[in-house]
Amino acid sequence: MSEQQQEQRPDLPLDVFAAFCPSREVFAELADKWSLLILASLHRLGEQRFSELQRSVSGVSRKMLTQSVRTLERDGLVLRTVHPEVPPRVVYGLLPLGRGLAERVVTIGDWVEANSPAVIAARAGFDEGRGTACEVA
Amino acid sequence: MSEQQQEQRPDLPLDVFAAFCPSREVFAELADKWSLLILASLHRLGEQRFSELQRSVSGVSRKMLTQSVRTLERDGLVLRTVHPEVPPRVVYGLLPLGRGLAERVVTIGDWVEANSPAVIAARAGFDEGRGTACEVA
DNA sequence: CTGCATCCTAGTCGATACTG
DNA sequence: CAGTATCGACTAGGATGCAG
Repeated sequence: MSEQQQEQRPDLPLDVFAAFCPSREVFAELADKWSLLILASLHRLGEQRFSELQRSVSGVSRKMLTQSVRTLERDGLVLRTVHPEVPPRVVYGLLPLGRGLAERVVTIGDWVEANSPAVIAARAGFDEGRGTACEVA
Repeated sequence: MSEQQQEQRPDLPLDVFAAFCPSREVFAELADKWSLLILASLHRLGEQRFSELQRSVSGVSRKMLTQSVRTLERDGLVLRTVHPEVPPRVVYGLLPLGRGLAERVVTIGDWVEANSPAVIAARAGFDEGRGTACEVA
């Protein structure tokens, strides 16, 4: 396995399907449930404090939230604002760059909410066709 | 339609942000890079054989491809067609349900390809502002 | 060609405790 | 309140090898 592929020429279009394209790395980093849910939550509810975010994205641990939000901040998608008060107040909000992505992520969330009954039904049918088919035939 | 596995009352909308909600499980299952890339690839290139898919989604191992594609099939998003020939020929294609999702996933991929330069630039700036104070290499 | 089974490492993730 | 640090369980996921 080679280790260096950073050599990206400007004339080559970025391609998420290419394993060694920088855009693939960006895609892979964003394509996890916590990052996507955080983006969607910030888009839906607007600026939120750390604890608010942890509540709105139900189930996320502090560690994962910290880590994901850090990555998003580093990538220029999210703005982290620290208010020098006591107790400390830290607010996270979408930057323009992040908003563009978040809008698209939200459509995925909407799709899932609208179609998960169909997905679950399909699953049931799939599993059923497996377990009993052997018996019947 | 047969009864649902999960008791879903109409007055309780599915919510991907809720840790306990069935739709969250569906969301979490789809929110990984291989599933998303496979959906996007099937949308972009149409029906593909196993090996074609492995080539178009560069970097995926046979194991992960098999596993992801199977999950997508189970969820009713992808149709797996086995042609009884020798050597065997298996073709994967999007079902209507999957196409709806894939269309939205593609917009994420497009966004990443269009904006990863900005993301990478933001990263550089972020990292610079952190550690570079002591190292100007 | 497709895909399953096995092994095995390395990273993920949660829980807990601690700091500023 | 908002993190950081550490540990440990877990599993994602790659590398074979084999079978249909």
